[in-house]
Amino acid sequence: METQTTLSEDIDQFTPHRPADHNECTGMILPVRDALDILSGKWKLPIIIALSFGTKRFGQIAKEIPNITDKMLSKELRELEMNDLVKRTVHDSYPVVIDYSMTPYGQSLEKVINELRLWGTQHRKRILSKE
Amino acid sequence: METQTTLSEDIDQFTPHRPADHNECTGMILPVRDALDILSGKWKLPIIIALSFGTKRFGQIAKEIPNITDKMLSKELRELEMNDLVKRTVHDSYPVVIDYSMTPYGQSLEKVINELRLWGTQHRKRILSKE
DNA sequence: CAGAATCCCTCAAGATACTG
DNA sequence: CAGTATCTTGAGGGATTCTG
Repeated sequence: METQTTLSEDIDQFTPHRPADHNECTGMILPVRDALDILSGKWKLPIIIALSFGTKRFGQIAKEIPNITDKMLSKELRELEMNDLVKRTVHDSYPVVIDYSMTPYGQSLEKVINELRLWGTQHRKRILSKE
Repeated sequence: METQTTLSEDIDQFTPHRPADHNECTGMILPVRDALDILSGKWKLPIIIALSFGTKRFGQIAKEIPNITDKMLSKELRELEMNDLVKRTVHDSYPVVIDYSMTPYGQSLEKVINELRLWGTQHRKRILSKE
């Protein structure tokens, strides 16, 4: 390295600009965002977790998730059903009984949720110990 | 269980109401939400992924993330720095050079992101094959 | 280059009330 | 019980301009 000529050269050696990064980046970002779209929002995770403990009815889910409104629960359940994560079953009885359960596909989220929980638990400890 | 008396009893046998569920639920939900709060939003993941490929400067991150504005990049970097996921370094040179890198703590997100990516990739295939 | 400041707007989500 | 139908708000995010 002789004398410093331009800034960019100097910097580039420190943070080389690899065009490959951009491709790898976008290749990772899209699926991660897909996954996050499914899980994000205020209520989807609570609902998924509640149903991971077993089949439940509308009112029962509502009871287990503090502060959720009927509207939100209804809307989120519909979206989860559309994504094939949750199954809505209408039992042919009188009166009609409706319940919700996780589909096998929904259960495939288990590992993801578990990693989130593990990291979140660590993070929580870290935050609380600092303040 | 003799004859069917009330609906709720019948249903309860099918979907027993275990108060324990509620406790286990909230115990899981809080950390998962903590983790999601860190990762959600439109730009945090792209930034984290970009930096996971190495130390980068502001302008370079901006180039690798399509459509992000300076304001958003600046704001998100600040939040990530506050959460100790990203380190901002001011190099004492002339002109001053600033770069961003992942902290060890930020790198601890790797497993979480990888699970999200794996699931998201599967999900993407599934969606595309259906429509 | 690396942001800060300002203005604006959309949309997720809450409150409330109603229904088969 | 299992939802719908409206109305309203607040925060996330965009566009643009300015600066050390």
